Amino acid sequence: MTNKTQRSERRADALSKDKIVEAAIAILDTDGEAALTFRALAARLSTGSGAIYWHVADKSDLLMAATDAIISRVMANVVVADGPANSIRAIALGVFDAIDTHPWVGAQLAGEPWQAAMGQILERIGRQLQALGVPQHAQFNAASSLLNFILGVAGQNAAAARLKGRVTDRSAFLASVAAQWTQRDPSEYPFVRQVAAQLLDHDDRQQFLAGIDLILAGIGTLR
Amino acid sequence: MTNKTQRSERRADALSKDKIVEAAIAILDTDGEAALTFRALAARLSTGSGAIYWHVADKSDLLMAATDAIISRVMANVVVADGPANSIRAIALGVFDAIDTHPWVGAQLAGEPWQAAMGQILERIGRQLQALGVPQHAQFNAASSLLNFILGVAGQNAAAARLKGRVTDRSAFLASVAAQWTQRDPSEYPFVRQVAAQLLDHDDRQQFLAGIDLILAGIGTLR
DNA sequence: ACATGAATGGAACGGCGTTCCAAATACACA
DNA sequence: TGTGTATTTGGAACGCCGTTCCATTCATGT
Repeated sequence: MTNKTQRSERRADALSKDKIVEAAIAILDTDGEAALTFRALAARLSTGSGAIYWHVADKSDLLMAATDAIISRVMANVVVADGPANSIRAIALGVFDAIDTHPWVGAQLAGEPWQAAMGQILERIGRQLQALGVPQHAQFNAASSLLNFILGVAGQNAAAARLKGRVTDRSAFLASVAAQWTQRDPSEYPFVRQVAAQLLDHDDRQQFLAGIDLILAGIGTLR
Repeated sequence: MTNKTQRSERRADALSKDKIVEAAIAILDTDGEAALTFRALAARLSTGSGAIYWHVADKSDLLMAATDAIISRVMANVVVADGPANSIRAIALGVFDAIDTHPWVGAQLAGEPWQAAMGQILERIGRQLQALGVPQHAQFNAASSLLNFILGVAGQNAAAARLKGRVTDRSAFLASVAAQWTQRDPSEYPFVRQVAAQLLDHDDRQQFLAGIDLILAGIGTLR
């Protein structure tokens, strides 16, 4: 009996959704979000765009599959131990580091709803919240708060990465940002000016973790 | 003395960045993000695309100006009173409602870094954190946590709005989302399945406020 | 051997953001 | 008031995109 799963290969390098997704990830990682076009993909796979569409519904489908693949790997490697709170920190940092390595993942997570990748993150976070003893009625809210914070950071990091390369002098760039923010009237932006001074030597990853801790502290008050 | 600001009008309906932004907002609100093209904009303004580029650097510049205009109006109307915590709730809800009314603002906030609109939100939140007595060294982290949470929700709401219209039956859609999330193996997604049941009759706005309260509670532990 | 349907690859389509440029208009000054 | 210069306009043109279409190739069951 020959079922569909064990069909012999059409060619040695036959096309498949997995191969296409793998190639897409390579392009995205190497040359950035804008470089992923069906033409570039077809060239890399030595085929035509029509053949790709046989395996993939459209570009959004492709990007969601690529994002899901990355998040799956991250979730498989995250070590959950040392108590639920630290497990949540580990999960969140896993996502953060993945976004740092693959900025396009951040853009995709932040801009596409109800993705498979989101389901994975939500599940992992939710289980740790249960282990943390969060009352059932508050679990959904707590999980979605953590998730939305992560998605917010994801979008900003992806956007910031899009700017890198175009910007050579970091401090000059940050100064121009501050200038733009206080453009209307510097005296109207005391807090932004205070923060702008800290912007130069702040660590995105550490600030991300501080945010997670803040939400965890809030969750701690629920009991 | 004739300076640049008081030049006589070229025509009664002369082009200006403000007029262009206003027209862009009208298109975005009426027909959605995808409908904003320079051709559509030129048609609405009875001009050519080249003329628009005289006043606006590119599409990103236009979208940032439109977003800034909406956020400025929101911030002008937000009533700050009843204590710093409630003021933060009011600011956050103001942004949430703006995103609900103009989903494209959500996409723009979530996907573009260092926008003028972000500076405005950050300033307003930061001042209330100072009023709340948050230690100075923690103010930046607290403000960025609130902001990133808001941006995360913004991105998801914008993405969800993009799906509306295409989706007629809400409950059938949510069921298919849950099915997709648990696709790998339903038994591996106990939390997601539990949450999926609550998805049908949950209120996005209320959940957003719960998230803000959670972070505020966490900030409360800093003192 | 042959019919069938899966899979391929490349041409073609319509639309996008952006650039270019000749024409039209407003302004400074003689 | 007339004229030269700078600003502003509007539409054609460019290159690239996602997607569709379709003739062709190939593995397979009968």
